[in-house]
Amino acid sequence: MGRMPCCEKGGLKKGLWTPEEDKKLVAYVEKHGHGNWRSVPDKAGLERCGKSCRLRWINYLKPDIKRGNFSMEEDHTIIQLHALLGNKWSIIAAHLPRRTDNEIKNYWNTNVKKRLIRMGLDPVTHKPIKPNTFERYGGGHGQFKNTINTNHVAQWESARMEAEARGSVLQVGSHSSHQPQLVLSKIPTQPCPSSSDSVSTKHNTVYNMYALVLATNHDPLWPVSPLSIPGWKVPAVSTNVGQFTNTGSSLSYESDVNVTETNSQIQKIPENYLSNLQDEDIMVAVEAFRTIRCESILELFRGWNDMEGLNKQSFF
DNA sequence: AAATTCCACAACCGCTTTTCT
DNA sequence: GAGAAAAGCGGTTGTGGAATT
Repeated sequence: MGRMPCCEKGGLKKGLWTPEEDKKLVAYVEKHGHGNWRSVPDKAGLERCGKSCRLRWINYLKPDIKRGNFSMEEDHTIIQLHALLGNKWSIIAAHLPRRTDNEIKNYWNTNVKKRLIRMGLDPVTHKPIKPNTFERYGGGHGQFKNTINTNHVAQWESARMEAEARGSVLQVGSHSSHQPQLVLSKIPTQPCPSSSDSVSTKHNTVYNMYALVLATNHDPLWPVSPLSIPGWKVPAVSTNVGQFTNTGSSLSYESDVNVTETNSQIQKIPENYLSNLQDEDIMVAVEAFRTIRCESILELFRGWNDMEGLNKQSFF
């Protein structure tokens, strides 16, 4: 693969940009638009490499960039998305209009990360800092040792481990009890013992995915449309941590903190929905989780809904 | 007042991914 | 389809101002 060498010509200027350089770059981009950054320095009269010009434009000069202090809402969004996605700054930035990934990354490294550490939380996993944390996951291997060994379970488990390692209940600032929280750590992990292997596998995969979506659906800053999940109803008011339960015949999620009457109902995942899922449907969704390339859970389910071969009749 | 440390943020670097030819 | 160029991404470093000693 070819690579764009940075500043391949010698003698190019580095370091902070001067107002004059900014003027030149802005004038050039306003006149010619951006793209083909390699040729920009020559055409704009700048002694910088194209890459440097591009970064300066994207991170600083672009007119719609929002600069300055992060609001509480933005702060919460960053923490929640980071708990779910890790250092996927560009994806996180996509959820914060007019903020750049670089700015969010800097904000994280200089502000949020330290705050989490002060709170006794691991900034990577968002869990309380303690030794041998990984051991509770069986070192990443043993959990399904004696259970079904199908590809999608393995893939899901890999994804779940990654997500679970990052997910936890977050409490931020003085308003923590009123803020949305992630509940990934509460996603059950054990296969359903009462079912046959194949059904159990499928159920647990979907179970976990539903749990993940439910968790994000309780976040007002992450407005996943209920319509993106067939047959699913989401409470109108945001809540906090809930409990997932498996009654044997259905999977449920119940919120119990700061919940109003209208949204305290137990939500049922339709049993026929689970049993009609095709393996390949699950595989595609699980792969999306595994790679964490989907822009958000919403994107994942959009793709899921669009897939051919999914028996959508069973949703209703 | 000078020196040192801390902090925030801009920018760079190296790598991967995507697009173009 | 292959290779090159461009764009994108995330980790890291450099810089300058503020705070502290």
